[in-house]
Amino acid sequence: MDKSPRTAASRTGTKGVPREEREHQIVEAAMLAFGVRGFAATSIADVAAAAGISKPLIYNYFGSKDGLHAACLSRAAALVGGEVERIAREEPVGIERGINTLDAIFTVLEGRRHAWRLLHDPSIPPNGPSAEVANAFQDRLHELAIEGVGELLGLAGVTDPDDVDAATVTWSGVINSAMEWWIERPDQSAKDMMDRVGRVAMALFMDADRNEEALP
Amino acid sequence: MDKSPRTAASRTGTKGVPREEREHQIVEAAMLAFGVRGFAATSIADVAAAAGISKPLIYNYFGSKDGLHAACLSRAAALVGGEVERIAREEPVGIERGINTLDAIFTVLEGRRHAWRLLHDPSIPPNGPSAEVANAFQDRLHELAIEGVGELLGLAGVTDPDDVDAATVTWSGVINSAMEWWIERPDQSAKDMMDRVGRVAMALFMDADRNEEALP
DNA sequence: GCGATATGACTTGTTGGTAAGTTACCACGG
DNA sequence: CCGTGGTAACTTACCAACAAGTCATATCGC
Repeated sequence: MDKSPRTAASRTGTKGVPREEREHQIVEAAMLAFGVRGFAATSIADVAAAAGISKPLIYNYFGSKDGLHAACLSRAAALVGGEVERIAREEPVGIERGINTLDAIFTVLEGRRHAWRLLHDPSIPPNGPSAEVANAFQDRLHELAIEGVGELLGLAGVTDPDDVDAATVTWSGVINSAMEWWIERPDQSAKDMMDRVGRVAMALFMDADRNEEALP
Repeated sequence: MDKSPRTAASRTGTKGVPREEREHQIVEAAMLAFGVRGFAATSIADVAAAAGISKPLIYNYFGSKDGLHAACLSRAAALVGGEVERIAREEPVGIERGINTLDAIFTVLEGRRHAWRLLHDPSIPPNGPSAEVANAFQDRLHELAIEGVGELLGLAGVTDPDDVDAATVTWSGVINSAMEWWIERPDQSAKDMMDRVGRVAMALFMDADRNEEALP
């Protein structure tokens, strides 16, 4: 009688969704949840409900909360890291490298902006597996960023490693801010953002002389 | 015989520390804990242990975990907000306002850098009292920042509100990055940081012409 | 004594994690 | 074409640990 082979009363048993696909669904839901509220404030039950499945399935597939988080982190790191490395291999010069990197990040995260926040979550357990993934990713990105920023600052005669390092962290912060602003404005497309970045950067450089004088 | 009037066996009873002083100790310890690990990942027991007192005393004085967090937030907001408003009242022009603000923040947070992180914690409960304090503070600071950034961008002909808003968020991000870098480097003094900021900013403006050309 | 300062020992709720069972799919032998 | 047994997909119901919050009680300055 019933079209569906599934019994109405019982909800147990397989729904025929292959593991790979289900894992993908879970990771997507978890990236959103972890991204919005952070690791510590997100419960596995939340994720399970958001993904439309039950808690034990998550444990069956990912082993632990850390495991799930590490999977999310790996995915986010692969997306962002892959793009940043691709840009670096093209070896653009000076500020262009920064612009291209920003563009690539905007584009690849267009559909999952919140994923960015996974990479800067202070509430992940410092000794778990996700911490290792996070640190490895941070180091890798930082290395690449130092390349670009170092080159840029070198042109202006700044070579002190601490200066370069601080400037690099600041540059990461600029990307981060842009992402945060973008997350709050779902109406803005990646292209909108790049246009905006261009306008603001242009304005900043236009007034460079005046600003330079005002520095202590 | 015992110098201390306190019985060796029992640890209960007053230690003669007045409430105001004790509250201050607790808030300092809590600001550190919340700042390092975030709201959700920090337990009241942690804070109590760090402050050298017991859990119920915290509840006696602050009512709830949210209450304690709100108190920390208020304190941090008062420190930072007070300084930023003081600088704003002096009405410095252009980039100088930014420099002075940075300087003021570095100086006031010299002894408690981690307090900065309280103001950007994503894991605070979105409906609790601390969320209100946080939002009120963010709005107030953002208002002031928009003033400064808007004026700066206005000089270069950029007046679009979204552009100004995005640039303001980015500016906040620059401050944030500088603070994060500083938190990781306890050896650096506030003055060291300002010198560094000066060098890097100078380098950025020096190459303005070349950079301007490279923009899309 | 009395109020302020303090705590050990509890209750209660939430959450990470698990055990055991249920259903559907599928390859294989008859 | 039909069992039929193995396996992968899935859930309900539970446990143990821990953290928020409370209560009764103890000590000390006045």
